[in-house]
Amino acid sequence: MTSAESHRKAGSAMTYSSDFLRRLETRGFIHQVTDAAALDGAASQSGSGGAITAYVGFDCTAPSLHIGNLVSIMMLRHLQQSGHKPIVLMGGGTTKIGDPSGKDDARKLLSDEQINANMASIRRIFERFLTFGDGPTDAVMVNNDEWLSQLMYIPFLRDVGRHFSINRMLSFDSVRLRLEREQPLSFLEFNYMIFQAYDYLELGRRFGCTLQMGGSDQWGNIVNGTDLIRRIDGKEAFGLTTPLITRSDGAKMGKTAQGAVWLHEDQLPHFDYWQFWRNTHDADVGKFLRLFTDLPLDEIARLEALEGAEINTAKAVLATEATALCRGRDAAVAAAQTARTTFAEGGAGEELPQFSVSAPVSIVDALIGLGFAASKNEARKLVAQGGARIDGEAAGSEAALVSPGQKVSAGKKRHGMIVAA
RNA sequence: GGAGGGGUGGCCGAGCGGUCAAUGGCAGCAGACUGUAAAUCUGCCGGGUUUUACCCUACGUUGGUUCAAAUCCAACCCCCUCCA
Repeated sequence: MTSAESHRKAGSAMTYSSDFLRRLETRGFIHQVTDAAALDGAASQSGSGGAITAYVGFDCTAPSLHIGNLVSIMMLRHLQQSGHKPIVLMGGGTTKIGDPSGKDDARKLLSDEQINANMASIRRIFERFLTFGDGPTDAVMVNNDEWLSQLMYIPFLRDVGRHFSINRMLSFDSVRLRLEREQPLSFLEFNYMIFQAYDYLELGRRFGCTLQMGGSDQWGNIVNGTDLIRRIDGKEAFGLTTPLITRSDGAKMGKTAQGAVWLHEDQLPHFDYWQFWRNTHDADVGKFLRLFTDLPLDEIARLEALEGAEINTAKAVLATEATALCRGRDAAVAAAQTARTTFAEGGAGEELPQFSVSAPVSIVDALIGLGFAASKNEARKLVAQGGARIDGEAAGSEAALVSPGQKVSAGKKRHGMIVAA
């Protein structure tokens, strides 16, 4: 019996010879690896025939991914840049079933059209980070609905189910923690690890995929896949997980007041995306530069060493580089320029949100129009507390009027322009 | 099926007939200090308006008692614990 523990290897304890693993290691991507030495050996034989194929699975319940997915995406990017082949697996099959792991609200089932639309939308994000195509190291995107929806219950149980022991399934964190806390766990959820293991087996057969990567919470599922492949096909497959990326203050990264930090520009403007990175805590700058940019390590070391107000330079670089990867260089440069004129010079950059009016409106309406306040009450409070500014001056009264051409600010970070309709 | 406990604002969690839009903590927003950082201090933190005030909506759901209910009663729904 292979327990999860026996696979664990302290990644930092070994020096990798493959470009791929060395990259991941030095940039802080590796948490756990199954049989690190063997994987390193396989990854070392890059070039035609020797390249490895690896995959990461993504949910497709929404038309966009968020910052929380970015670590995995960057891993696929490094994989490809190291001469290997990335597979992006969309969870179309599992989305169809409806993942019950969320809380009590029964998750609404998505139609095939919605799932396909989400996949198409998500694909555009990946195209920024990966090169898709038919070549040996080109990325491919597949949907696990292709095989999961074709499964026959009895044959599946006989072929795959027999390799899973309940005893062992119960020992996995995902299950054990639920049971210990006496939280309900449906049979459907209980089956999840089997489906995911089967995904891996299927990708191994179809694409010769021998590595699955994912977040640290995926360790159990990944190991199940490697075991299943060994048992059924008698082949060796690997797993690699990333650490949970937290901010220095312990908070899970990626949440803002408005919600998730989306990668797709339809859900979060370029400027706001740039600002998210610009507002990184001092203590996280180096870590984020390594994880979320392509900058060389010596350059990062130099930036990370900056202290006091100087580190703001590093934050601007982080913001621009991270934005360039996800949104394109032009968008990143424009956002950086807007930030400079807005914050450093007190002016108004072109990327700021705009609110069109045909006649002067009250500061309260302007704040709501720009999305800085959710209600008139909130806008009034902003004015009363001195957080609302017109062209940099406190609004003073909620009756104050603003006209096209003026800049309206809420607090120190949110700025917008009033424009003529 | 039986016995008991519980469902309160984004989350946690008090309140248990009027003084409750509801203590406190977390999260969030704003101000001060700064570096568009952290920490700290201060204020705000359901919605609306003609804003020292008033109105509306809210304490699982639906009814009821009462001048007055988050608070009492009834039924129902859901969750938890123990017993079968």
